Amino acid sequence: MRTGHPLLVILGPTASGKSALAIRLAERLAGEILACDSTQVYRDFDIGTGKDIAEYRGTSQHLVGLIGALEGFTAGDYKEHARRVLAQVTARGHLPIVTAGSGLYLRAFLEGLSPLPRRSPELRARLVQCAGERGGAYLHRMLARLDATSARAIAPRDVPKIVRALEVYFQARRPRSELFAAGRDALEGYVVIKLGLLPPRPDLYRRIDERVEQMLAAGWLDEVRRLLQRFPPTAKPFGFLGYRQLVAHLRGELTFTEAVKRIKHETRQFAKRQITWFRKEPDVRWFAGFGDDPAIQREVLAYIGELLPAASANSSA
RNA sequence: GCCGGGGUAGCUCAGAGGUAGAGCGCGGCCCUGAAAAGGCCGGCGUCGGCGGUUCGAUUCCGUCCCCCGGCA
Repeated sequence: MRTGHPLLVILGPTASGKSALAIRLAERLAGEILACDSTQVYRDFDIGTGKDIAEYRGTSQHLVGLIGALEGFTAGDYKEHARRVLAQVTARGHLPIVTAGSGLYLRAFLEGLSPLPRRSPELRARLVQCAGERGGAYLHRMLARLDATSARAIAPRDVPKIVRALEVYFQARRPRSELFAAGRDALEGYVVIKLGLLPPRPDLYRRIDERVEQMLAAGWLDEVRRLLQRFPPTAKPFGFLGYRQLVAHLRGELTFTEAVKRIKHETRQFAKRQITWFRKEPDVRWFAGFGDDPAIQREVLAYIGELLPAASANSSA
């Protein structure tokens, strides 16, 4: 039996109501919220990343708006930031509640990463140029020569993963697969309670459509217009789901109707991928509904009450 | 009503006398520092209905129904 401070993790696809549930739990259990979201770490890109949708009231939310549009950010960076904030929240005697939509970031945070070389923009630029000149399959053949194990695990057309594997090899002079053997730096000192939100698929898809409409009604398109005056269109957050389509619309490449249609559609596909990723996450207690549903909230509180008698005892508010 | 074009997967469409395919969609899945990224797998079907010819018809013939143009 592992011991340590309790750490709540709420995971689930986009629009499943993670924030609403987190806020409710934070109010009841003296918690602080830590976002685990690869897009919310960016400043200024607020409406489309869902930052402005939830009503946080007095609850404090961390790991949101950390960096500027022109900065890079990785799963490793997230792990470092998140663990630092986690320690602070715990030191304050509050219950940390993580809302997780980015599977890779959550894994880096909880399970850690193997000690691999970090990203190298220069090296990448060269590799990508190489791929452009000699064709994508060229890089895969190169990887097969240098790190056969990784080459077998990565599809020849999966360029981003091939590039990463080569980037690791050229910096470490050792194949990625060997470096993995060192293991991961898992989070220690916490008892992790994972709550999964999984509403019925048709309901979730309907909710996604509604949420996109809400974001647009909140002035999303204007936000994009303003951001385009401040940052070059190549800035990473303009590539996020939704921002990508709205930028295309503002450039005259898509009608507004078509852009909205694509945003809804691609968001549904994204939610499906999130579900696939989270399904194999170990030790998750699943709830078949939305996090803003009072019935689900009661179920969750009851479940937590069993696991944390102390927490429920002083949460009679 | 007449002439022409067309009815094949959820959608757009290709195809051929031996019970059918593509793209998208949809579903399943993968993932160790750009992950809201990227990739892999799966055809999910009364080939409009009914007759006929044929060993065999979704394909050929007849007929009916429906859609789109044009002429009335």
